[in-house]
Amino acid sequence: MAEQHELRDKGLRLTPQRELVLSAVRALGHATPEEVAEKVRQTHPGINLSTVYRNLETLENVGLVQHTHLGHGGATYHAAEELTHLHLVCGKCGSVGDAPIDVAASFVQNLSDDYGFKTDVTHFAIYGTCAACVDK
Amino acid sequence: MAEQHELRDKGLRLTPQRELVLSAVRALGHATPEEVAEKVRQTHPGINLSTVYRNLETLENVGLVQHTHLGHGGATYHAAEELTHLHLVCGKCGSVGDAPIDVAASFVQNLSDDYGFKTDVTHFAIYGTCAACVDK
DNA sequence: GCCTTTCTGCGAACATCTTGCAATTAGTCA
DNA sequence: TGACTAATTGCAAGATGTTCGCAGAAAGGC
Repeated sequence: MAEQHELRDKGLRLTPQRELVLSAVRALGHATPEEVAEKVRQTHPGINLSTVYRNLETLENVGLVQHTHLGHGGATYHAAEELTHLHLVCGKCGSVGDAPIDVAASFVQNLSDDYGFKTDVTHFAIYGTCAACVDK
Repeated sequence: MAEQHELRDKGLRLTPQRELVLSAVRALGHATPEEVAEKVRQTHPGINLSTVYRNLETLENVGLVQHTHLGHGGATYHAAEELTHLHLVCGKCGSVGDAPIDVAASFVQNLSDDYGFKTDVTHFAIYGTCAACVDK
């Protein structure tokens, strides 16, 4: 499995928990630490929440996952290779939609040109009201 | 004082705590509930944190203040009339810069046209690296 | 197989925010 | 002005979400 090389190549030990956390993040698309733990527990019931937290942090340090703030309290984690989209968070219904990064291209360019600010456009959620809720 | 009318007009009772919370938010520009409490305590030491939370919520309901997520845990509160700018949060140094809403105009338009998503551009922080940290 | 170092599980500790309840107080009305 | 009602406050407990220290377990190198 390629996953093993990924982890070993980063200088990480290959533990079942670590693998499970990584594959849970990949399977879920985006998920809170709590959701990751729940997913992992389907196959490995004994895993501890703090182990999930620590592994998410470790995996983030080596660049395999990243977290995004969707506004409400907690962060949500994504596999690094899937972070190619923005998150459109609806303040009404709480849904999280996706949009390609391209829609923000000129925005990012503006901030760079005018303020020298290099935007990490995948790290923040975009708040507003989704199409479905606007119609209501 | 105009503040009294504002509060009364919204159907709120005029308590010292309420006034202090509102003026603290205005004085601070943007602040976490904890910071608001600290500010208020300078003139009214006995105020309780939960009173601050409840008043922030109440003031938000009537539209006098709003909160913004700057990424890390807690929300920060702003006077509603000052919410005319974006927040540029630097992931390196943690600084929070401002930029006029205009820089996001085409971005907001794109999301509206393509996804029917009505963006509340003041509600989210924009993550990235500020000019000072890019140079390092 | 053995040894070193990292990792896990566990419980406690935190930080932040919310809630229930009794006492207090603002605003209304006679 | 004084009394009454409902909103508001302070306090303490509680709910969440996240981190930390430690001892035992296990991964990877030799």
